Amino acid sequence: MALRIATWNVNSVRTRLDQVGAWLRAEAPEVLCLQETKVADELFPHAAFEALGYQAVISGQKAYNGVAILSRLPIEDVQVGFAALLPDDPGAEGLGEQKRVISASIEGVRVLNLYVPNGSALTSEKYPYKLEWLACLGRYLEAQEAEGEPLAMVGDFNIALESRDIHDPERLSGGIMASDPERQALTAALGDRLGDVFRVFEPESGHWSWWDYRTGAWDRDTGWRIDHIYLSEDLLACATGCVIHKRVRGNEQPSDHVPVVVHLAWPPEEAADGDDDGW
DNA sequence: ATGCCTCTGTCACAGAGA
Repeated sequence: MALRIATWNVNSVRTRLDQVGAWLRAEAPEVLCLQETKVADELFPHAAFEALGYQAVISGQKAYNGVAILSRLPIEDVQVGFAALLPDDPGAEGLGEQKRVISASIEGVRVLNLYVPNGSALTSEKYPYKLEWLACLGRYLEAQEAEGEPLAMVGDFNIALESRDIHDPERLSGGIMASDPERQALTAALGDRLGDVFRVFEPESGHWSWWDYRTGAWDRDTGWRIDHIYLSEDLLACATGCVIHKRVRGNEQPSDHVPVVVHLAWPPEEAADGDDDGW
């Protein structure tokens, strides 16, 4: 069986509804995680996705942020925010005001969809917020690991972890989305639990998931790779590919991000040693 | 380069994004 999990920061799900629909019809992944839906829950366009065979679970707010998981397969155990797994955490509750985290179990995989704060600038008060958020993510992942479920953590991370993830590392390293503190915070949160599946298949630079609207970045192909898919070891072993759907950035009125899709051979083949209780 | 473009909310811009 194939399980394809996609992530896409759509920069408004309502403005991009036709494009997302067209992409789902063409690609038909089992799961699509959206970020920056920018819509209150009561206005989310459920019907358009249901018509394409997708159920949506959502955590949105007016105008800003917002995440959703769309799935053709049954969705179980939906959690919103970090607080569900961190009931006594000093930071988790307050960080939940911005709708950036949703998770659910699909086909025995814990799918965690994140919209990591951008931070704006190193001098902004939003930058320490980003670092606090990443520290809380680390505590969340520690708690999630104790659950023992295979984990696929996807989303817009707003961080390029390495030089090869930026078109001009000499100029951009050290700035927002490429500073040492945020890179270290994400690396610490990952621990040895999770691996960036795109890098299993592609070691080279020049592969981007986001092109700035403002700088003519698409025309010059001056992008960043900030949309990531991190898998636990059991899922990494089942990954057969990871693809960035670059062409979508050339659409009319595009999002500034494009979809990233991981292909998994999942569930793994039953061991042929007679533990099949179906017989 | 304090910009560039795009989106939301609300109705001429302000604020946010990355």
